[in-house]
Amino acid sequence: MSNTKEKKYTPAAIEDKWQRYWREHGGFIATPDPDRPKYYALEMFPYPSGRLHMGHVRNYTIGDVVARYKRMRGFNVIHPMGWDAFGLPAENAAIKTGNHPAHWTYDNIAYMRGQLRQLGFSYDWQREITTCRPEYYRWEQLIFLEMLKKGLVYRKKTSVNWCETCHTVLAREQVEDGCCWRCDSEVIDREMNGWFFRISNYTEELLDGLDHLDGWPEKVRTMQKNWIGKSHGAEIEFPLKNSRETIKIFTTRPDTVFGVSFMSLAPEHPMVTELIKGYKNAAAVWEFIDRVKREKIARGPGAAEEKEGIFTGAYCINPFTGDEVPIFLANFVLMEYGTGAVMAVPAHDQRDFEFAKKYDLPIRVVITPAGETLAPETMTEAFTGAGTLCNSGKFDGSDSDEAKAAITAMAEKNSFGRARVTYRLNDWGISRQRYWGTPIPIIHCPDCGPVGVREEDLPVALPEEAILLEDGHSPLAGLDLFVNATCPECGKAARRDTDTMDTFVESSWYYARYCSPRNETSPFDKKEAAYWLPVDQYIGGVEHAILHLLYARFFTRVLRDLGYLDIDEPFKNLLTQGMVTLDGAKMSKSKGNVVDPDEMIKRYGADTVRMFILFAAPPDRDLEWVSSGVDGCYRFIARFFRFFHQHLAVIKDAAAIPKELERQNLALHRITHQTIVKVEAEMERGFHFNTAISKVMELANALYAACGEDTPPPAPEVIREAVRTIILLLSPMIPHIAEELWQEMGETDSISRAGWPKIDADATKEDEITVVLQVNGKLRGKVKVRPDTDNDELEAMARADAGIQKFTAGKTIRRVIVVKNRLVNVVAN
RNA sequence: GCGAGAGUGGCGGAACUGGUAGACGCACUGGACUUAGGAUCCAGCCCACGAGAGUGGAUGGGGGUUCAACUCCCCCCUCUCGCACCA
Repeated sequence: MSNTKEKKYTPAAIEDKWQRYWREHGGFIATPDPDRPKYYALEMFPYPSGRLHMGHVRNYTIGDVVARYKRMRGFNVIHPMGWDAFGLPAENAAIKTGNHPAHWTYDNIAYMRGQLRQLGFSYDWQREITTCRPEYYRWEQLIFLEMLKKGLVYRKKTSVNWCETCHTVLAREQVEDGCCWRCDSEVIDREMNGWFFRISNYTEELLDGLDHLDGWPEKVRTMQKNWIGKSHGAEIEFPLKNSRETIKIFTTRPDTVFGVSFMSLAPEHPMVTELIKGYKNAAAVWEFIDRVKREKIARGPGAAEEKEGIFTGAYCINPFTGDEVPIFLANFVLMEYGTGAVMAVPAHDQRDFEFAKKYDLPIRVVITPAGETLAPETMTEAFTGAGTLCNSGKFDGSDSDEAKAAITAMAEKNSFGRARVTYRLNDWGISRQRYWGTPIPIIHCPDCGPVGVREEDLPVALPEEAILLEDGHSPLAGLDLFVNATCPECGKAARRDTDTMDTFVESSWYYARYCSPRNETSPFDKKEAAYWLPVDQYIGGVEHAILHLLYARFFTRVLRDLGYLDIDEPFKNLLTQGMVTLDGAKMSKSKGNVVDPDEMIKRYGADTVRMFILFAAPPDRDLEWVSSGVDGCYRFIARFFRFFHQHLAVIKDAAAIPKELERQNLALHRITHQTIVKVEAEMERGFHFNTAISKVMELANALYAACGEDTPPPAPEVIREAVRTIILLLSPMIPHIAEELWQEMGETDSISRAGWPKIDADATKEDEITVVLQVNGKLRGKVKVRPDTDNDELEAMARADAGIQKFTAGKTIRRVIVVKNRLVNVVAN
């Protein structure tokens, strides 16, 4: 071969050739087939922000290997891709550049689709969906209407961040230091009507379901569990002094109710107006409320540095003691949790303790810790643990856990309280005062109120001719053609709802739409969905661990209850891939530490980029982009390419493996089959691509060594088998070069249709294994023996070993432990 | 503060149910081939002592169980992530 000109590895040409081949041969189109096991591989679809970043490349590479691997294992694989195409960045870009959100979005999609093709991902492009198209969102509107009929959608007032100058609602991230990001004027808290999905109907089910999602990372399940935040406690009503009204509180510590010394209400509590009526300091209270609200907006989510409050002038009565309790407003009480009112027990709650100290309110000890006494004067912090009740009337002496039940029972008996479960999770507010989203299919009639659009009038199309206004006004509200409508019930002139849906709604059901993406009569075909769903492997970033995944789980149940699906959970297995870092930090444009996928593909080819991403770290861990590591992967591919062509002529027409192999052939044949076993195990054990690749590298190293100059080369058929196996095992990871070499070996069909290599179990058996010899657990020698050599023989060999004798000399052998096929440990002293 | 996860060579990372710690790759060092190479090939590469054979030490720290511990148990330290005034 030395005089033949060496063939060069040219990734660009090879990759282009096979991408075209797959495209022209409809390689990855999925069709239901009841006779084959299905496999649904799905990666979180991207927001078309402009171009792919390395995080996308990693996400989709992992997904593609899963899909290709499962295809080789005989599964009927569906592997779709689409675009989460509604969202705020399109509007921002429109305002900035004057480019319409639709144009901006479609341009980005076209570019990013090209990038995905260049990476060689095996998608069924016939199933591509784009959520900003009416053919998609019309079904979302239908689902909304069906949910409305079922009582799963309702309207209520909600507080929003409002910019007076821009006349618009701002998202949390659009508020900077309490001011509007665009015009810099102050943001105020405003009550607006909006639509809510009644996720609370499913809270328990969503919580219980987590226990059965054993294909999900523990971490994600815990995060969702905490997010749902279930807590058991009691609801107790404290009657107002001189009034028939009561203040309802929620507490997890009803056992401390005798220690209540004041009451804390959220500043937004609806009873505030009534409470401070006629109070001489009412003006100061209003000022306080106003200030707390402003501070809350400015600070964003999170706790204020200091606890603050103000007395309302009003009192309520502790129904257990008859004591008068002063009512305060406090900046740390949340309206969105519980009842927005808290009974304050300073001795046993740290927040109440700090508050009481600051405002000099009484501290009453009602729980005594075991073996200790507490005195309010000497306490430096609240005691929040369990103990024995005191100063609690007839409950004195009882254990705090028992007292919780007893006190709740007493409240229930006297009908001023009851046991209650409270969740942190609230209903899902979906109204967004934005343009680039799915229009909410509602018409507001002056007589009939809000009425759902008739199904035959769907979709309520987003008017694309709308012009985005510089000031951020929603263009829908100003567009008469869109707003003016007639009431579907009474026919009177009415106004369309000008809000759009939260974009999380689109991503809550897209996996079902992929099952029949062109269906024109319903959101998706029930039969197709029943065949393909649930998703067998879902892959995406942890940043979606809570919201997206929780909403999707909610939607699956809603669709089930609407009769579309017969499953409870959408994603059987979940893989959350780690982030891609450079110099130890997450890649981000603002930090300037980004690696551009296009550049990498141009320089190394998609196969090398894919291989590096898979090899550098296990999929669930962070991946540090190291260019020398990429070089290493390129080197591996190029070297194999060279080796392949040096031996092609010899192995191309080599015969099948004969039954009897000579020694020098046996070794390589054995390693080849052992490698298949190992790679298969790594793939099945949670997609450990990094170790799978390293096993193939070991085979390649063995192959190169066997064909080296100092040993007689193995027979052509054995080399051929090793080469074929390497190509097959790596084909899910580096599909282009795999196709190319596969074809050069004389194969006529695509390697993507080839099966996973078959293991010859006999071939994997070793004829000689190394047994380790130890003295007191320390390695002192090794012997090579036949597998399954019996224990007595092993022990005898160990005793005869020079190394063992050296270290047992002058000592008494106390025990000899023999582990078959592994080791002999001689215990001596 | 609460919850979860992780600490192994210069680096990324291996080690399945306890059984040769450091696979595979990168970096580095030496050599070969070369007009040259940052190409390619071969070899070495945890630390200490030693010319070498070898000996001892080593998986964040400390203790324990065991013939045997990266792996199991207890205590502590550090880092990352999530939630964060949730009553």
